[in-house]
Amino acid sequence: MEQYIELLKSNKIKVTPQRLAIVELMDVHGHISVRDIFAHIKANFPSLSLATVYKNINAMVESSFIKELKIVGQDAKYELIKEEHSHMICKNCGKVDDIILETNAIVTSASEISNYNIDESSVQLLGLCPDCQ
Amino acid sequence: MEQYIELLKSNKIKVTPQRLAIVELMDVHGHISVRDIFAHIKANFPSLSLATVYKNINAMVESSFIKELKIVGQDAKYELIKEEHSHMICKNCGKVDDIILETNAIVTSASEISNYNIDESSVQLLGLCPDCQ
DNA sequence: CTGACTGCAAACGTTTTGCACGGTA
DNA sequence: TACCGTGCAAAACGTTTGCAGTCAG
Repeated sequence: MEQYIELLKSNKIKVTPQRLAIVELMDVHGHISVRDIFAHIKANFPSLSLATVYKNINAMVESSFIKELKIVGQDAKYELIKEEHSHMICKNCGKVDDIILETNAIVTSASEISNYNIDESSVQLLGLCPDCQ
Repeated sequence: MEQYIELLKSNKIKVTPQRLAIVELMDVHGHISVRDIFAHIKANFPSLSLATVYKNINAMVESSFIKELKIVGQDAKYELIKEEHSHMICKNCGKVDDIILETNAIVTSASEISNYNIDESSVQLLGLCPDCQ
């Protein structure tokens, strides 16, 4: 709890119960959609408005401490920004898992081949998770 | 033209002027949004309906000969499926370019580390294109 | 105390749907 | 000719906005 308060404060965002609930849920779930954030929090906090969730998520993305994850065939999900990592996505159940991979080689290679100045990469690996195989 | 007719026929999709215009535009542009498809074709084909564009794109995705490309901060784009490739995206102007990269190493590595059965990867490299540097 | 945040309702833009007509095979 | 595709209008979504009341700092 204290950690979430600090996270918000260090990003100069006012601390409110709604915001704490959002970052806590994101931290626990790893990746979560707006729909799921709303459903989960609303259960224990009935006055919550969807508009508030949207406003806060947009503000947090703006402040660059959460980021949006777009996945083909799924709603956008949001996650707290921590160490850089890639995502594995199950084509059957939709589960998303983090994995830390060495992606420098790809970025370097792309920089050499093209004239782009690349400073960020997004790697998604699609397949079947252990449970769905 | 003949090639586009073949493409549709080989996917058991009836050939219509609207569909030919869509696949031709996609082939020429590489990656294009629904909005842009509609705008471009409508110019020479005023009776075209947006609903038709949506219905056809969905059918083509369903038939797996085009695919949806989701990019953070942009509308979804669609492209014909050809050889596997990665995408470089300009953070300034939004341009998307294809690049062929060796991604087997990453897939292999992820397969070894995790218990996922991975058969597809999506790599997006973000930065500045030559014109925007 | 003051400005920012919340919840509500309305507005908006995008995508989907149902239906009558028209075109492909 | 029979069926599928098209265009239109309406409906269904997801997301954003404006506003009045409330709360955090």
